[in-house]
Amino acid sequence: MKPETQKTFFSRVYTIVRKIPRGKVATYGQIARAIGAPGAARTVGWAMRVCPEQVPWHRIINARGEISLRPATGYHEQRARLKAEGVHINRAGKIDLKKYGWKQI
DNA sequence: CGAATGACCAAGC
DNA sequence: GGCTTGGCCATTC
Repeated sequence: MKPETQKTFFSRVYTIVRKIPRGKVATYGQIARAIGAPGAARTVGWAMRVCPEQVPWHRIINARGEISLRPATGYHEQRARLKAEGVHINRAGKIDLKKYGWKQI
């Protein structure tokens, strides 16, 4: 494997995620592409599972604009945090990516 | 090293 | 809108 991958694939993910401004959200695939690993969206999810405190993990959602967590793993907390930042979630549990999506990539 | 795992994604019905 | 299928990828066992 490459030294870069070896160093910590996760640290790259965290670096990108920390750049997401308050009130904005990004998708797993978006993060994956940002670190030069398109297709590694699943791995990004894995990284979020062990994320440090400084990482705004709650701003990461799936490509459909929905919270990918299950009620038992932290869905409620994520929804509450997003709401606190002004991100509106409709009745179907979806977020308008065109409005809240992070277009910095 | 092979097989399983998971906060994914796109396409089809 | 909701479910299924096949494909991706790093990490873990």
